[in-house]
Amino acid sequence: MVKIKTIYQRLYRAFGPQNWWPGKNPFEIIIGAILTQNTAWTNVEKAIKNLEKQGLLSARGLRDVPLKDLAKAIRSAGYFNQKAKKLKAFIDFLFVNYGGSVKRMFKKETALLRQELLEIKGIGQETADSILLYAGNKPIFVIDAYTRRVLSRLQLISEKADYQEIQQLFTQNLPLDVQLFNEFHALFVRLGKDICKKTKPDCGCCPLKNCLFII
DNA sequence: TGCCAGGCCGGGT
DNA sequence: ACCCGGCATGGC
Repeated sequence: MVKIKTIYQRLYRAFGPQNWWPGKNPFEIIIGAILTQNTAWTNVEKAIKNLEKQGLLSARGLRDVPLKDLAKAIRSAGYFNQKAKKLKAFIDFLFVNYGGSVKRMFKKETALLRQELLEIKGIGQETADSILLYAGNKPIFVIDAYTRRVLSRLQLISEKADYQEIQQLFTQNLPLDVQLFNEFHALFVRLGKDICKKTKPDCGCCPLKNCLFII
């Protein structure tokens, strides 16, 4: 049985620091977290640059821009109609509850804030946790498809383990360290890019594709 | 060229 | 409680 901490150490040794989140301030990180849902980060970067160029990369900017214009501005991020609504939903939430201030938002007790975020249409568990960890610097572990795939391949979880269950595997076996959680999740994503999507551990392609032999 | 990317929602069984 | 289709651009 591989220990969680060991996985981290080996990933870190193999890939080094990943320098997440590639956003300047917490607000921008939140926007990125929503835009990157099921989308390549390179496409999101273009959308964020566009928002910045148009002076929309702020709470008031996003609040005041018409939905259609917003959708056009984030076109490159894909699902732009949906995501425009999601951004609006978050911004509404931010103004209604925290006067448009991310700083004020993160003063809320973390577990309660997580629940509030999950009530926003378009923010699910992974996005909420990404916001808490990468924008809010809260020790919340983010679970994504890559993490699932890797753990499942290592037979540390069943293929149909739910989000909470997987999350607990980390929070119960690691110190609640923001920097550790930050780096660990980023390393899973880094590894995930290299491994195949087959779920059988004996698919035979992994050693050739620079995947789990690292662990 | 088709497949997939740092998901989530809503409707159907 | 699961399962599935829809959402969409850009890169390899």
